Amino acid sequence: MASPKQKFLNAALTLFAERGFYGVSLSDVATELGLTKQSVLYHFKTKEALYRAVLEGVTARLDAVVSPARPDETLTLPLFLERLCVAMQTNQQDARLIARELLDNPSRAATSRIWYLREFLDRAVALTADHPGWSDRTEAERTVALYQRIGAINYFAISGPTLGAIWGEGRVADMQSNFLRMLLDFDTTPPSQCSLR
Amino acid sequence: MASPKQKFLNAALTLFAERGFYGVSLSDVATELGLTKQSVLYHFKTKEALYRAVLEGVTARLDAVVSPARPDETLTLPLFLERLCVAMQTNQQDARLIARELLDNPSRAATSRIWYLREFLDRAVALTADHPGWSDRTEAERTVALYQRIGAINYFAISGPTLGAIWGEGRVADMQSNFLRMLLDFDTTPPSQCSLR
DNA sequence: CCCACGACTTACCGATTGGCAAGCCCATAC
DNA sequence: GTATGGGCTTGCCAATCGGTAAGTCGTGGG
Repeated sequence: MASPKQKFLNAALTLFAERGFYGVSLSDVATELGLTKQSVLYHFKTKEALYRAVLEGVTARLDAVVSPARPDETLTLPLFLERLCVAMQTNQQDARLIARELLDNPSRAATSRIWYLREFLDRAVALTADHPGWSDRTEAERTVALYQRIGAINYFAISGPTLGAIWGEGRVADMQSNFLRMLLDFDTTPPSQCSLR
Repeated sequence: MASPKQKFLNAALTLFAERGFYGVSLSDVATELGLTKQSVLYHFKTKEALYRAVLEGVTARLDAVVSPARPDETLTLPLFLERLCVAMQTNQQDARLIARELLDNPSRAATSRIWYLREFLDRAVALTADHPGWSDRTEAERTVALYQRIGAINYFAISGPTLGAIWGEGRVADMQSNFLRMLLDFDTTPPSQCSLR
């Protein structure tokens, strides 16, 4: 089913998400498939090229989150947040790789053409302007309010395994469903007046 | 002023936070100080030992956040969140290293003796029980509500540089102050009823 | 004067890294 | 049959990795 090249991409995604770019060697990727290091270099000219190709896959899935499923569908802020939350939970490898990219290459993550983070955030910010109850806020306030939600979503995916080790997998699963419900609910409340207590 | 050993710890913290454990070589640390690789191994037996020593420094600073400044001081949830937010903003290297540790070694981050994340979280969860308006919630709900705040704080520190590259440093500085005010304000509101819209 | 010691360097080691060159195997096309 | 080409391997390379062993240099104490 999966093309030979895709097999390498899948294995590389798992490894890069777990150990990061420098923590993974070409042999690691090949060994995962029972092959030798050079089989990787046959499909991808360099290690960098492999990593970029993995990133493109993540970007494509991220794009699907912000793009309307059907042409007549209007994407709202709650819908966007719900989709993002589900996407990051079902595909935690993506979330972890995004976090790593933000840590390893902040400037590249911001500007790279294959990594449309800027466009992604711009579209999300634009959604906040149309959200009832938020429209009377400044763009800075709406942006921060949005970012609190996105940050909470992603960070939860990042630290999920650690929380599992602390509290047990069962409790983390409970927390995750609770988390989704509370996030969607607290999304509908407008950003607060910003009074310092 | 700084002891020879401390110089290495400072340089290593900066590098590990920027590029991660595997992205930093012993030569990198030494070169940062204009010395040779073996000078690092003189002070720290192995690379692992150096990394652990750096982690201990982070842990000590994190401990200061949750420990009362004066013996008669009572730590409340808003106070805790404010301190954490300030600590993660003033010492972003710590925040980045914590995020990396969560990604690289989830189980170690949860259980390691030098890395009191479990105790840290337990103490924070305990604070939520005493917070007015939150006490009638279940522990799971309070934990999730707490985690939304902590996650937003940390993720903001993680992606700060990227946001700086996208929006400019000035706007990010504005966002950070906005962020702190909004976080503290929305902290005083109780976790919501968890209705799915 | 010499000894001791902390701080650091030079020399070296085996293992591993990313990457190049060439060849092998096997299915399909002609 | 033979040719083609995709997928993969063996063999090799310089560079770098973390780490060991031995030596150097300066400083302060007796």
